[in-house]
Amino acid sequence: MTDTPTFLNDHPREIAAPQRPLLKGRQTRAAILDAALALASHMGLEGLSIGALAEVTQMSKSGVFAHFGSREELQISVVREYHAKFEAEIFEPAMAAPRGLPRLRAMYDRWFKRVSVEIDAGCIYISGAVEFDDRPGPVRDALVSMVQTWHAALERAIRIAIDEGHLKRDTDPQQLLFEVHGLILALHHDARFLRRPGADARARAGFENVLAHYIATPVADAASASRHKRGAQSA
Amino acid sequence: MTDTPTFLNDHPREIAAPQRPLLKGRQTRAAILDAALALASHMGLEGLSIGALAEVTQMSKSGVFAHFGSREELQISVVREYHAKFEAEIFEPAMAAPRGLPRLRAMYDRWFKRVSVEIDAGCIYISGAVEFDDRPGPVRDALVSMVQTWHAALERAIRIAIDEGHLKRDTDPQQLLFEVHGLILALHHDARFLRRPGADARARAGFENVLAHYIATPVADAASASRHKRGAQSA
DNA sequence: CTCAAAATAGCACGACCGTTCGTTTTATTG
DNA sequence: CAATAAAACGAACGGTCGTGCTATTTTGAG
Repeated sequence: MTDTPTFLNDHPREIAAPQRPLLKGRQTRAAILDAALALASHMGLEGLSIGALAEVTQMSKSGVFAHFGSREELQISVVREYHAKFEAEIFEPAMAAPRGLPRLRAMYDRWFKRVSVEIDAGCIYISGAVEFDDRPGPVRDALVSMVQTWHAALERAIRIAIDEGHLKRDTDPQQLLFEVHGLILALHHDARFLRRPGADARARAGFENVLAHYIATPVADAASASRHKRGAQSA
Repeated sequence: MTDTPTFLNDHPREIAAPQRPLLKGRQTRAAILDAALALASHMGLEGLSIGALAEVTQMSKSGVFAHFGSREELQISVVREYHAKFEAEIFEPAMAAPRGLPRLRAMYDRWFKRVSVEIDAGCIYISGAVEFDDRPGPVRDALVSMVQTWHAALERAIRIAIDEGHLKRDTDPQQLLFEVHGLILALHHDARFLRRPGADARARAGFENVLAHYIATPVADAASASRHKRGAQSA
């Protein structure tokens, strides 16, 4: 399946460097997308309108429209753009952390910061999930696909942490993922909606509490780790 | 503050039984609100339109409109209606359970069922939180107030469980609440958006895992319980 | 049955929406 | 520079939205 450990089932990005025809269109398109991303973070993907986008970018409605061909295509492009940023700012740096628990921690940490620090820009994955949970179509499909990709990456990290002996051998990766994801959602809710202070501290503490349930005890840790070193995937 | 253990800082409901003038208006208004609730569960509060509502209820737009005076008032009424249902179907029955952990379990259980079983009707508290986290105004205020009321009820239940000796004495109620709320949000996300099977089982298991962190050990339980029985709020 | 009040319908308005089309400006190439 | 293609504009269309009026119907009390 995945020969390269790439994050995304890569959507067709421009092949490497778009050589010569770096027409000006590309860069205004990028500028529009930037503004669209900011706008969608506040108003949601459904609240994104071409007219408002034209105002922000100082362009005509039809000028903006021409770059995407339809509102739906614009929404999908925004989702893709968000995904690319998410990949570059959260997934890739976290992959630099050592395999196992440290990497999982790094992923959570960056994810957490993304949702909490950027108080003025809601996570499009989260808002999109609520907006499109009942709205079939290509936008929903794109959203689901990207969220699933991120979840798959997290699950992979969890499995590695189990293999490394950092987490109990009987850990259910999907269960752990579910609980951790819940913490992020609660953080988003409390910080952005309720504006309750201290939500980030609770999200941090919650992560440790969840982990405490799945983490291998020092003794068991050492045991399973040495077992692992000797190559003991045989129970 | 709260002399009666009422759930809500009760919004002005019709005083007891609306005696004689049970004009027909009230009941059509209720019918409209019913349809609006269903519609908002699918399209969100922002997706709720008077035109669509008129079609569903077989009325004219202006006929529907007249009952609320503005779209915003309609949205607020929907929020209130949802709250009333939430109160009657989740909070009140759960209050019948014995004080302490059983009652907390009952609250979570009914809450959980509300979000999971009704796969075809998203929770307005959750969707509303995302839709209005960046949109100041009376609708947001109403939503925040009702969610906070429910959270306060949960926190009260947690504190009682601590007092009863069911939970560790050093339990942070807000932290526990945060983690439990996260499970519900993750359930909503996985079941409704990702449509991933088994989400309800994970929400159940997650609750037990969270609780395991705060639950008093059998021995400490008995000790603190007896301490409590002898009237030991003094350390 | 009468009659006032309440409830609903009908119609039009201005605003914004996404989209189309023809034109004009701008950028890129030979 | 001229020629050509890309990009941006401007106006308009059909549609839906919330909302304000004025009629008309329905309701319930005397």
